[in-house]
Amino acid sequence: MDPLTAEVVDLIGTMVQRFHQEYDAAAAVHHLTGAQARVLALVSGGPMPMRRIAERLKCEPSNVTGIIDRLEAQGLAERRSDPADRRVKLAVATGAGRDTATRLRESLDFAREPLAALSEHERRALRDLLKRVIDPRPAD
Amino acid sequence: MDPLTAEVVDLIGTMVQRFHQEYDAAAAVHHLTGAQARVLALVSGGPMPMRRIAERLKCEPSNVTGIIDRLEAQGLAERRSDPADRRVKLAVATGAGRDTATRLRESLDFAREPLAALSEHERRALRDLLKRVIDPRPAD
DNA sequence: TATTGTTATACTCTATAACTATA
DNA sequence: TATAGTTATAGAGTATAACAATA
Repeated sequence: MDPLTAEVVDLIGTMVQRFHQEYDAAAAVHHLTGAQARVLALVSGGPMPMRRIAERLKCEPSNVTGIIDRLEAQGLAERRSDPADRRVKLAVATGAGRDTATRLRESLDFAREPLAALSEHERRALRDLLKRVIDPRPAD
Repeated sequence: MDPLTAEVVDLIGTMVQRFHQEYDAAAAVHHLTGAQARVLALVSGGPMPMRRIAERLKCEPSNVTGIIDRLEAQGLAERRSDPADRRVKLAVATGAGRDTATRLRESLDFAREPLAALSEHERRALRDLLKRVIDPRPAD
């Protein structure tokens, strides 16, 4: 691996660490773990089957049961039955859950401060480069 | 938050997730967890006090005990006493541990494939932008 | 007294496997 | 028979508090 690529990988590693720290800290303010905050954000958009949540988290469905349990215990989410298929349970944020999710999103300093150091032109350049790193062939 | 910044934050989130998946998968090939792989990389550079490892991981020192225990059980790391201060224990990778760390570093597909899609000029641009995001004031 | 590392404990996340209720 | 969600279990990471050895 050439030194330049190694340097970029190192920077990405640092950013990953920073991102997690800030995310977990922001979640902790609301008495949530990182995983709980992530799921709360997911179900704030609308009802979502447990199975789909597991897919988005890339974890086993059995784990989602406990995470929703804990969100439900805090009154931030609830389960509903899917009328179309009674095997399915839909998890959805309550009003309080949506409020928490909104405040959590706004409190992500990571988003505000470091990116504020870049001009709009630079942010656009960063966006385009990240897009290509994440998805090497957008239209190939 | 303006839409452009939100988009960049979203992309960073995606990259963070991708990075973790690839890192954990690469570690699993060597029967290591992500945390174990990270510590192995740290102690591959030379002996390091348990305390310092905890600082680098930003976790409590008590957690490092178990992680080093598990690396030691696999013969990848060992503890030494610090002659200068007998309270201190230095963790260091064994020969096998250094080999594993090297192969692990080389197997990080995340580094190779996505970044290969960028030209050297673009990688340099990405490096400079990430540097400024990570450390908003390098010389201010 | 203060510091280093460890132990003990509790909680959360994770995967696996077995179970239930529905389809 | 297959699928959705749950329960049970075990391993790992994490924080907290109490502890032994050393400074």
